[in-house]
Amino acid sequence: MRVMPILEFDMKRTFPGAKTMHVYYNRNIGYKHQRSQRDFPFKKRKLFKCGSFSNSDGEMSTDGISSSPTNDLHGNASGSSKASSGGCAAAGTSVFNGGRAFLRPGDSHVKFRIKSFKVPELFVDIPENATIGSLKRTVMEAVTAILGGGLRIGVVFQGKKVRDDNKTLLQTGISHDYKFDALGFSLEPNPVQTPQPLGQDCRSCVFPYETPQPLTRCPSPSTAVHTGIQQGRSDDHTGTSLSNFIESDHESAPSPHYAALEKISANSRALVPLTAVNAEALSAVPLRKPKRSEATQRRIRRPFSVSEVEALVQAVEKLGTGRWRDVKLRAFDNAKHRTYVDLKDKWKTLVHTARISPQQRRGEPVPQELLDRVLTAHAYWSQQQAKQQMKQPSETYLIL
DNA sequence: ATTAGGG
DNA sequence: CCCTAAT
Repeated sequence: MRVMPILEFDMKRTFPGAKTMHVYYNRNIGYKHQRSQRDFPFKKRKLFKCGSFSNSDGEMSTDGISSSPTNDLHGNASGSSKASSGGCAAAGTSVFNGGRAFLRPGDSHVKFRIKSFKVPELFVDIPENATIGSLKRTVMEAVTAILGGGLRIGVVFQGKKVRDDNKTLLQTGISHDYKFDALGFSLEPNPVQTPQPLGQDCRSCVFPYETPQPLTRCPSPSTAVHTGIQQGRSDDHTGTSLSNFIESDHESAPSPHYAALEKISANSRALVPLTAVNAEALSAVPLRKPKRSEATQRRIRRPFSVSEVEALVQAVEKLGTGRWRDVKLRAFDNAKHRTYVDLKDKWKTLVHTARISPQQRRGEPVPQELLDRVLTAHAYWSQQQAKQQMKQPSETYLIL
């Protein structure tokens, strides 16, 4: 059997309370440019691109499966059983450590011995004076950033991902005599990008890591706690408002093509993604004024969920369209990735969405009821704002 | 740091 | 989402 290098992958403390980190999987390459991620109302962080995957689906695949034509190792079904514990293995252990794959004459079993998982390219930019320990942490965090949101195992056979979990190995073609080269396992970031309306940090939420399809919403309504607080009604636009309604930013992201991490050492210098460096190096004449020569990564796209829209509408109905800071605090205080600018922008698009025909709308359909409230609130606050404009000129003249 | 709008 | 001028 082939001897493949074993990837030492410490998943032990990977998930639990991972340091605040941001991963930016770049799926929307269609955007004009990238920009650094900012936790606006909070602190800005310098980030650097640190990873890309060879797979367009943004996942890592194994590359060290070995098989054996021999008939030994029978009865030892350590393969899959060990696998499950592999994810929690201690540092320095390979994810899987099963037995060799082989055919058992009598019962047609297929054994796997996954010796390694291929890791995606991880570009790490770290100052020379950084310590090895820092380097280690950086790499660790890079990996954490990618899989920190939980991971799943994907099966790739003959170059194609095998989606159907109910299909048998035989049906799939993974029988006793398949070419092991055609089989691969992949570590896939858990697709939990649509947080539920919880007030607490999602890292504390219990997400079903075995979520089958990305389409699956975060179930577990039992844990959902909507804290409703009564607010004094100032106008006809009111009702109760939810405090800490939206979830906080959790590190997982949709498309694991790039992972941006905040640098660790305080003495780190300018962070420049290798891609940018290379691009400029190959360029005969360095770009004049790169609009973004820095290692700025455009924030990943995070479509607002219906519950988020609900919270936004709720807040705007009460606070109006000119106090995004407050809207943020009221309904998105825990959603670190939603800045007040984002909320303002979202409201803008909501108003637009509400005006166009349902057929022209895209993305997850927003309940018409909400869109109606958007228009109503927009109309109300628009004239409300107009009234305020009528009384301001006085002060303007004082200045003149 | 926020607001407000255009890109 | 990003970029910015103006507060």
